[in-house]
Amino acid sequence: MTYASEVTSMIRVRFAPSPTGNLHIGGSRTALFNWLYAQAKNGKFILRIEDTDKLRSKQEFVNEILDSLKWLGFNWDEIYYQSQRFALYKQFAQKLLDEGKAYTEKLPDKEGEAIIFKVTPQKIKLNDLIRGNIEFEAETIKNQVLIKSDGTPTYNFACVVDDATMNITHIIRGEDHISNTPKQILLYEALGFKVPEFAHLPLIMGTEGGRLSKRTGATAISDFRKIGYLSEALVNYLLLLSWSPGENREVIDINEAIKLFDVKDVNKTAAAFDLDKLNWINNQYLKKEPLEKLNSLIIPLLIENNYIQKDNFDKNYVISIIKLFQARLSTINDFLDWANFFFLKDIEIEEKAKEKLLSRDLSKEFKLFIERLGMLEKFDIETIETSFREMVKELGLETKTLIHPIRAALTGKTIGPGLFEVIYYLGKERVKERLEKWINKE
RNA sequence: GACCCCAUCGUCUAGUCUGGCCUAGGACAAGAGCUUUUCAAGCUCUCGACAGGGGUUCAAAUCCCCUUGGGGUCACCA
Repeated sequence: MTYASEVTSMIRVRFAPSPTGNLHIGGSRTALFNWLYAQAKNGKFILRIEDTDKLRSKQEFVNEILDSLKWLGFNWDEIYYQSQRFALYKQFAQKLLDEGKAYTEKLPDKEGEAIIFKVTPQKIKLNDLIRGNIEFEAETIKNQVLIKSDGTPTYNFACVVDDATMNITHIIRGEDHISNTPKQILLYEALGFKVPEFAHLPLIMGTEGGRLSKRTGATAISDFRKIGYLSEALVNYLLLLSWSPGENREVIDINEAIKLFDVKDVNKTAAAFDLDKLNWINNQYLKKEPLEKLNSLIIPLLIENNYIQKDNFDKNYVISIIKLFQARLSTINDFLDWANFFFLKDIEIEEKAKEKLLSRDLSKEFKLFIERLGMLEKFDIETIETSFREMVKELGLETKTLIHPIRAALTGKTIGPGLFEVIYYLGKERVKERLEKWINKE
């Protein structure tokens, strides 16, 4: 059943980034909640590029923002550029001028005339969807510039004209805009526009409190992508900042989130960006990721880093190695560091591995093990393990006193997959080579 | 400084609207252990919070007030 109200008032939300920088965590969360609300309510998600500042706005940032939004999966229904709407802003400013609600002013150091809105003293009430009633006193607000001397509109004015003419029903934006809201409400009323609903989202803070900085997570979304985060994981993490699906759920599919989401349920409290939790969520997704998709992400990386040659590599081998690491990866790029010994000829042995595992002279044991390996008829993980354990028993040693040093000599690391898998996938020759190299080094 | 917003484990949160089921639940991190082989995967366990003070009430994490603390905004930037 459909109700008349649903037919006549479709929900329209917007995300309005300014192309003066990359899309960051904060902006993408605002975009997410807008997009999510549109999906949840069967409404429209509008993208508006706020490029009125000709000096600071850059096409490359527009491209970066659009790419990031697409990568995150936030597809928009309509897109507008404020730089193409200057005539419209002028027209509405002129209207306020004609009605005596604004005046012009020329500053000595400026070329043209600015158009300025007269703020009349009054109480301004805002009923925020998340925060409830907020009251402001207009006395604390100065007269507002609408059109600057250079003919470009100010943020608050362009924003109101656009939100009204684009029929935006719900303005969902960061808490930093709360104090812009009374100014904007005054403009809506002066222009005779219907005031939309407002929902002010809490801000995302850095790990140590305070603003997000480069160190604390203000990394561009495109960088998270490069580092090797999955978009689904990043979106899932963002979802958990200031909102919760309830029932102790952490990992949640976006389609399920759409069913559960409502702006009204968003928290009022600011959340700190926590890279550890993002990594954990990314790992959860990486573990479940189909191998095919993982391959398509990792193989190009391997080629790029000269681990393998573009048209000349054993795909099945690469896939086997990927499987070995899949459950442990926090990011795709971890694979590069963790699995390098399977692809590179010369491996560097970490200092930690030398100190902890290779400080004792084990050349006798290493030589014996090379010999045993050479005699193996079958070369599979099980046979390697059996033979190794027999040898260790004969030598009267504990398994771990030999397992870890050998792995360290083969991989250069103190941690990694199981020894027998490592030996199997490295192959007899390379195992022999690396163990001998270590023996001779001593 | 003025105005505005916010306040549950170190962090993200459930519970707050509609007081009792909360000696406050989950997750990340941390610590301990298990996995006849590491851990950065898995399993088990531990640590750990209602900012403080007043009210209201038979009863308050939940409602009200104050204090404190954190954050935001005060541009011819967006």
